[in-house]
Amino acid sequence: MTSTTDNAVPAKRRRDRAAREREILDAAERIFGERGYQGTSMDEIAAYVGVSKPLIYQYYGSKDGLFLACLSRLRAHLLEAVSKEVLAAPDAEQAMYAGLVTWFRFLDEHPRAWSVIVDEGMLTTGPAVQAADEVRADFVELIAMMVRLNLPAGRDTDEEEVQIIAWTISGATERLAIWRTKNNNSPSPEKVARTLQDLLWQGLETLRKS
Amino acid sequence: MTSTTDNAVPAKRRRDRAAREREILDAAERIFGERGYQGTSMDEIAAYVGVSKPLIYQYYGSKDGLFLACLSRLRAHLLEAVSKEVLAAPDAEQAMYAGLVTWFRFLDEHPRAWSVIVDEGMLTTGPAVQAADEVRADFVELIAMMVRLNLPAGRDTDEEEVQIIAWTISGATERLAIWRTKNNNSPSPEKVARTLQDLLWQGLETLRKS
DNA sequence: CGAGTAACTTACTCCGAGTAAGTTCTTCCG
DNA sequence: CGGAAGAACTTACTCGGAGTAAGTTACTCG
Repeated sequence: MTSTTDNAVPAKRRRDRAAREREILDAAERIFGERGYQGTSMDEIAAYVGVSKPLIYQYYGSKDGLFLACLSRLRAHLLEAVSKEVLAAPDAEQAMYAGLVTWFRFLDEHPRAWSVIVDEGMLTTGPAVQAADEVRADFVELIAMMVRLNLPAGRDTDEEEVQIIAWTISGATERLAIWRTKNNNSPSPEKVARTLQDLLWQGLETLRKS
Repeated sequence: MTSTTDNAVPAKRRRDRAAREREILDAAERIFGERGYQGTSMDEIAAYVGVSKPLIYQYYGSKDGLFLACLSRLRAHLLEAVSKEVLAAPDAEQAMYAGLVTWFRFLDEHPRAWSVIVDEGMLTTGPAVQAADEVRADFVELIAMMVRLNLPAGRDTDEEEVQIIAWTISGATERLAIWRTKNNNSPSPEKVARTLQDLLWQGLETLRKS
């Protein structure tokens, strides 16, 4: 009779696979977020969940696999938050600003999530790199789409240029986010977004009619 | 008499510390560049140099330390190449273009060096992160300097804005470089540099007189 | 030639990723 | 109800690589 209720949390019994996977993923997200990829051991996550290590391997295959699962989920949330604001904006200029602000705010408000995303570079071996790139590419695609929308409809768009611009913005925002966290989240999301907007918008206008 | 000459390479005898350190660093650069941080073991580097592992630890302290030493040296070369071109340019606009082109060309021509720089993210634990940031900050300082030079002399420059712009450019160029290598070094350095120049220059002009 | 020291080695420890080979639960069919 | 089938889960390892304690050799200078 150590448990508070009988029906709510059945002590620590077996769960079905889906539920256990979620539990493990939550724990992994938390611990990776606190200690980083290197600093976290699989034993630690297993102990935290109250489960043995091989179970995690059965469900996620490897440490990289588990980390990647965290990363995908976090990036999906971030992408969702940003694209929601972007799509809600009345015009392209405001969409860009809204997207930028949301990006920086989200990372301020989810510092643990952020550490995981920053640690993305940890995945250097095996197929995990590929998968991590695909996760990032989703973001680049969103940006590229915005850039394309902003170009004149009739003319051929130079797809290479679009890609360059999209990767520029992706790289810039990631690096700025890292810099901000080392700087006590300063300058504010609004200030960074505004400066970036001022810096880039003119250029986009120019490219539009070149 | 297995060696080709007697005087050139004195078989495999002791060297003084400085020489050995260089030898180790060269080997580390090569092997890290080929196999990445994770994929490289200290034993492997030791074997390659023909020396025992504890010697490396005596000279470089840790795997992170050794990697960091490689990183610093490589980044210093890169910084030197870029700043040389920047300083040689007749005006700010051409300086920016020259700097960008040089950056991308250098990385095309030194793919192994580049892998090491990309793997920078591997350093997440301990004091190595700090040191790695300082190495990167050198670059950001060069960019910030250029941005400042381009602003009107009399007025207060908004130092926060300068920092934001500098980190933007740093982040963008790094991410673009990674993207290009996964894309068979395409688009060309010139094209990327030109697009980036077109994108950013207008914005810099605008900020100049705001 | 012998002390002193710099260069270097052997032979470990320890920790963490990953695994082989089971052992319990739980369900569902007769 | 009984008992097979399979899912959930564990114990008890291996193996490799980072890092180290305690020396051993070679060079150098008085």
